Amino acid sequence: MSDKREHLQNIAQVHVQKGGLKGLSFRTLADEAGIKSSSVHYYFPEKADLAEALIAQYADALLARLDEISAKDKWSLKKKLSAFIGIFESVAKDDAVCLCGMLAAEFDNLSADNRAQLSEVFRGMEKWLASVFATHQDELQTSLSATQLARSVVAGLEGALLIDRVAGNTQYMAAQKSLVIGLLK
Amino acid sequence: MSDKREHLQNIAQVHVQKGGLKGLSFRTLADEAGIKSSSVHYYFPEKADLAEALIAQYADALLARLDEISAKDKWSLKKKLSAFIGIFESVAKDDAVCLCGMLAAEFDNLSADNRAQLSEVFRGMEKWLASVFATHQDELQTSLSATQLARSVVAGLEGALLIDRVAGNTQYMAAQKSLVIGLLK
DNA sequence: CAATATCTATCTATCAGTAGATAGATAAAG
DNA sequence: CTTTATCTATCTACTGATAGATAGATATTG
Repeated sequence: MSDKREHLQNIAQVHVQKGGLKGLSFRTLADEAGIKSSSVHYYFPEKADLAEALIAQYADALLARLDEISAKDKWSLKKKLSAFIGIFESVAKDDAVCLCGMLAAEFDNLSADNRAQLSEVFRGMEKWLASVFATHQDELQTSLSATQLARSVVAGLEGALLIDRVAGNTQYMAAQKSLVIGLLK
Repeated sequence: MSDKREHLQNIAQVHVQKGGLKGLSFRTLADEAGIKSSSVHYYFPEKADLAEALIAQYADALLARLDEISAKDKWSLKKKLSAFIGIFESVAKDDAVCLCGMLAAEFDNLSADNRAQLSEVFRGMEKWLASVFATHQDELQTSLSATQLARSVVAGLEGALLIDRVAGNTQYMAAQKSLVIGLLK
């Protein structure tokens, strides 16, 4: 058993991506980790501390994957976009939602710090995607700016995750994928 | 003082569109209505009953507005789409989220009835939008089917509402609007 | 009409369960 | 010994939900 803090975060992340931050209690988290709830408070004094760690962890993992994609400088725009969308598709496979999408829905309930942190993650995604579009502008068939395009794609993917879970399939995700591919030359 | 049940629903709807179903307690609702929480239970025995009423009310209002748009048979596709998007824009103006988008995020926490009901609302929106696209196919510039297009647009709007609230502006909504308009001839 | 019954809407009071959080004891590790 | 990690025990606040009472309106019945 390496790092218990990380272990707690991993358990928590799964829960939050399914049932939200409010849907996860210190006791549930403790039970699943095999410790007492007071011990969870040892690692995360307040719930906002747990949320902070979750957002940071999620952002780190996400940006690392985006860096991997960016590193493939021989890849076409289509390939990069497919890889990007693949991140969301793998989330859907677990009956989950993007952590940031879920927390965005719980925005009212978040601390000021968590809100700012969350905003940064969306900004990071948007910037990465916009730079990819800008780099491959010659492969694009649209009058939209790279940033506008990035925002549309991110919004569509977040929405698709939410709605597909309700419908119990992946039709919205598939449609979004088709739309994005359709923007290419 | 017309119908108290409706009054309660209206108060509840505002709360749910901002803080979610879990974020609203019977006591808060009762306080704002000037009655006791037990009296709220008189109208809505369980929370799922309240959710059911909220979804039904929201769906009715939404479909009524969609019917109004459909009735304008002289309107261009662009005009109809703008009116449709306008529905979402007016939600954003109140720092709120689509009721269905919020409940979709709370999917784990919903009763089986509420889930089925919610699924139907999305289906209704999708069908309406798809039929609009199908009707105005000559004004479209895309290889996507009407249904695929409808799903992409709905997902994008739901996602934009969520993200814009975090960012504190309406850039995602604006981007989504530009994208949709860009699909027209 | 008058008496009886029922319904509506609300209240007070309470329940069991869960929430996040804290204090202080205790064990384990180095 | 001190730090790290965990426990027990507890607190306060809040949750959804129920029971039982009541006042007043409405309906039913003899």
